[in-house]
Amino acid sequence: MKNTGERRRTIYDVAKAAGVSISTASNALNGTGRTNAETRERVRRVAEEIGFRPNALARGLLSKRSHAIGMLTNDTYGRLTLPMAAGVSEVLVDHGVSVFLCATNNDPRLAQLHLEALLDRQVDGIIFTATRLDLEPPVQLSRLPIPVVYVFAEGPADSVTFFPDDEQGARLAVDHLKELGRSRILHITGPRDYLAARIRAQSYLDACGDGAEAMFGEWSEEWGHEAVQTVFARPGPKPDAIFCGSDEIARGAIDALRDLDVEIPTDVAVVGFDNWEVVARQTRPPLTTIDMELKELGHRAGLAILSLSKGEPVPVGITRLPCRLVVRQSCGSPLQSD
Amino acid sequence: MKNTGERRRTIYDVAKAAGVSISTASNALNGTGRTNAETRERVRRVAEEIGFRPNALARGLLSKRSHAIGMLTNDTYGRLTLPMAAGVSEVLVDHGVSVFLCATNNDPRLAQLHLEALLDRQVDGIIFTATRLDLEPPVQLSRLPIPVVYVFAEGPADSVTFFPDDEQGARLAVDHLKELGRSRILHITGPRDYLAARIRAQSYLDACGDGAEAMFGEWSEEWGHEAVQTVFARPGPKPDAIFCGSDEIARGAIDALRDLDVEIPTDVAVVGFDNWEVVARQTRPPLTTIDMELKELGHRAGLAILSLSKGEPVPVGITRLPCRLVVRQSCGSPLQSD
DNA sequence: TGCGATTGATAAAACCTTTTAACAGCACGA
DNA sequence: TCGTGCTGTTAAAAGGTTTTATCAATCGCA
Repeated sequence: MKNTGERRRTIYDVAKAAGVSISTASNALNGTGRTNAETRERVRRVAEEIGFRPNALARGLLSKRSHAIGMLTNDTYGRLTLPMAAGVSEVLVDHGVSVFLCATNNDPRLAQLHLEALLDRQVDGIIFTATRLDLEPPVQLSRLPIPVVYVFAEGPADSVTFFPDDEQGARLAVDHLKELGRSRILHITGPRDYLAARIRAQSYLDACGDGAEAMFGEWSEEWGHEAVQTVFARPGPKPDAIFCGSDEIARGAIDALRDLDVEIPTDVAVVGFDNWEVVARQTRPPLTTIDMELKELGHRAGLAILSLSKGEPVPVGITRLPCRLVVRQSCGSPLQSD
Repeated sequence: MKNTGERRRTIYDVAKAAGVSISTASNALNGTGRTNAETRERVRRVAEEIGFRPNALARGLLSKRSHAIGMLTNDTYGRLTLPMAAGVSEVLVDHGVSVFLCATNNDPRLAQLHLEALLDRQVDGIIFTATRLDLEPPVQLSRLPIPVVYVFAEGPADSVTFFPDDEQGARLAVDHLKELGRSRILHITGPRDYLAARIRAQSYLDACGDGAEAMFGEWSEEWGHEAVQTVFARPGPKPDAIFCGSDEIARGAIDALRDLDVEIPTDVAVVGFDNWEVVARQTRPPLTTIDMELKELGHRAGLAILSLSKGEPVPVGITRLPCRLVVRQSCGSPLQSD
């Protein structure tokens, strides 16, 4: 019923319209082989006129490079994945590479299905991204005929992996607080079985030394709230700053502090982690926090898979990308601005 | 350096190993043409053994159906898009269809670039999804040789479009409040130039009639907070329930009510909209709200584009999918549970 | 035995592009 | 005049699959 007769233009149409052979047309369009400048111009003009666009399937079939990659993610909610995927897509579209998005929902069957579909489509590479869980990939990725890049997830020892630099990010937070004269800094963070939580906590402990305390719990507001209540209920000196492992935790902590009539930032300064704008901008006062530069992470992962797919060498192992301090008002430093 | 010799198996390998021609192999595998049952079995067994998987590029080139679709979105943050995309992908993977994700960032140049890439890849269809903005698509989609399905965005008059049923969703919220005996219901929602906000507000006004008041503002916590302060500062009777246009607004409203020492849900019941779990679960008390069934929306859009790409008829015009009431504790009805 | 019908298999074309090898034409030097 | 080298163009092959048309063999039946 639809497109009857409105067939897509092929290079054959170009050749005929320009009065040359298809090989000449191809050479002229791609600048390959030997072509007379005048012929080349004519072919290109004709191609433009009739709106010729090469069929990516045919091209990929021949060149064995589909100029497409797959992105396998187990993040249903998308708060980490989508900004990253946008970064990947953004950097690759300029190189003519498109991105298949495959959400696995942590279901190994689904992951396997997606993986096979990607391989059938001859993708040039795969980016595997998990949420911050220390999870094994839901599917065997190690002996694939195409390169794999891991983001937020650890691959085999010799794989190419990107993470945010949690250690540096945590130090950024602590240093900021110290520079503002805070000395009794508390750390409230997520579950101990998250690698990211452990790294951030260790970095914090290294920086604060004596009297430092890291409280592990959940990645939730509730936990932030509860932890603050606990600390302020017990006897002894109170912290003058709190470094939270996530913006949600920070939000819970801020709410609890307000309930306790503790002034922010006068009495206690608070720093979060994630720069999840919808949370960080809405706390009162707005939250100073650490941005993991998800888009940049996507850029780097995209470029890495691009290089790998061309056979170019890429530094192997874990690359940690620096985090960025975003100053808002929860630490009370109108001087220190970004 | 990599895959030297480990070439992918082709149907030619299958044919040779089974001692038949490639046409017979193809027929046997696909159940087309006439094939001896015994031969068919043998071919299939051999294909399985050597791990043959057909090259989707070659297949698509010939059949003119790539079994891939594109998803064009301008949602940077992903809170609407990713759950939907997961729904699309989930329903399509079982039909052997993969999804290209293209984030346009509302940049027309980028949108055009993505669109051309999709067409070059011979995608079977496109799903265009905007956030709830009443925006024109950033790119001309109307005279395409492939079908387009719109979600959260209005296409031309005769296009296939899916929306959540904002009118029914709002009625669900209001009815719930009324059933609980609330009579002075206030509505706080987003900007008036959002179609969704207008529809929900109208539905609310229709249901509440006399004395009903819809306050338009921003999609932010801050606005929810401010609106409540305004209402409770002015003289006259106070509402005993608030229906908010988003969970974020509801959260701001709840915070403001707490500051005013108004008991929730005893004095005022609150209903949100979105069921954005990370917000709705974290309010105190947890928020009763309206779920837009994003995943189901994705399912339906996926199935629609699938049918269209096969040339099957699909009801044209706007289809509105029912929303669902999610009861938590902000309305105080342990009896009424879902 | 001879003929038409049926079965099972195959060669070849098609999809669209890129690349390799070959070819024709021409200028040049010997 | 004859080879040599260069230029611009083209025919053909390749990539992996599906489909159409053809072919050989077998069978039933007169």
